[in-house]
Amino acid sequence: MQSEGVASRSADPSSPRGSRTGNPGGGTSGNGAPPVDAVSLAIIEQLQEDGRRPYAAIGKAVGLSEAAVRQRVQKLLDQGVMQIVAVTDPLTVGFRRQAMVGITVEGDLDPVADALTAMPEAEYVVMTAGSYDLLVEIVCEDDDHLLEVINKRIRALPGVRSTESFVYLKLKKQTYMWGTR
Amino acid sequence: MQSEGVASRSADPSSPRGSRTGNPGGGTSGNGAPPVDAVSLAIIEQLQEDGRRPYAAIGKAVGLSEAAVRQRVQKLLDQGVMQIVAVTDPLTVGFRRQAMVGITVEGDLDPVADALTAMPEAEYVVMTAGSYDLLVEIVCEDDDHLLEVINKRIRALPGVRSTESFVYLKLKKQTYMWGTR
DNA sequence: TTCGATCGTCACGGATTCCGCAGTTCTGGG
DNA sequence: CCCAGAACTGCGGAATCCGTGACGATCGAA
Repeated sequence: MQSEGVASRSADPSSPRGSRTGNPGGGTSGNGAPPVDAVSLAIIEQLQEDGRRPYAAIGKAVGLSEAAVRQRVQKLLDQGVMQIVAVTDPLTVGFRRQAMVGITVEGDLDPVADALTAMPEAEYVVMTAGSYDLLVEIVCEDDDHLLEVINKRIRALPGVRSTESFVYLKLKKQTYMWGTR
Repeated sequence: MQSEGVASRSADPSSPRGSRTGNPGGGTSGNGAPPVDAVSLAIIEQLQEDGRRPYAAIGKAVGLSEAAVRQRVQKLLDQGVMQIVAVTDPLTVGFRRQAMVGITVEGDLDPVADALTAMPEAEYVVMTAGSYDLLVEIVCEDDDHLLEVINKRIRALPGVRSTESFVYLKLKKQTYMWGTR
């Protein structure tokens, strides 16, 4: 169903192996560049369709042996390039109200962002440049719950100057990238 | 193993770690629609930590046999309550600029929303009530790409009255629910 | 050029897991 | 009370997962 090239559009064939590996000194890490080539991208694509697909099936699809796929997947997971997780439909698990909240802050952003991150209702927290300092996605059971979170908890945080809310009417598209580092 | 095969069906206050998948209605409250009970919620929680965790291990954690877990997982997938997928870090796969764009529209929202949904750079499209009609999350390779998407493609859509952009400075939290229906 | 070292890949065997198939128990109606 | 449906358990057989060792290629340095 989903469009195919979710994460791989524009395969970026330019300089996969950057300038030089340059770690003969023995430093095990030395990892800064995206070490993900077209094959790994294809593996990721397979796992984006089905996170439990057997390695052998993936290998057949991308032209690799089972062991090779296994090691690549393990490395991708270890390096934090991808995660394999279950994602749920908020509605079917009982959450009926979602909203994006734009927040302007007075002073340091970090404490506010951390406090929001700690809230279980905050699904998404990001610092932005624009007329808001922070954007937070809130997932709640119902209107009362949503009101309580926004009005009593978010607006009560020290440093929060103002908030503006956008209640979700209909979610049209949602794909899965993640970038917390 | 299980001394008493009692499937903790109803009351089991020994909730795992309140946070992810917090049960809204306080367990099996007057929530008729969601066909997902506390045990399935616990299973989902296990799979949110590791989408490839073996059924037997999940069963041990939630107090169910391997076969029972397998059947429940299959049903949850069939019913569309959850998906098991790989999620990627945009940065490591070559996308270095993200932004949320608030859009106000003249006339019908649907055609604009559909056009946005069709864009591969649009990671997230939602209709909202508030000072924007639509919120769109854009994932791009660099600033030029982002500028092109916002200025040339989004603002060029018929019906788009205005846009306001929030470039991501730092993503602090990201969890995985999904709700496209 | 030649050597040395690292990385990726392939191959294989044992332990584990997945999967289908009854049989049993529990719940809710008629 | 009896029945029907759903859910859970247990059990093999097949498939998969996982560690280990060896081969070949690439890159840097002498």
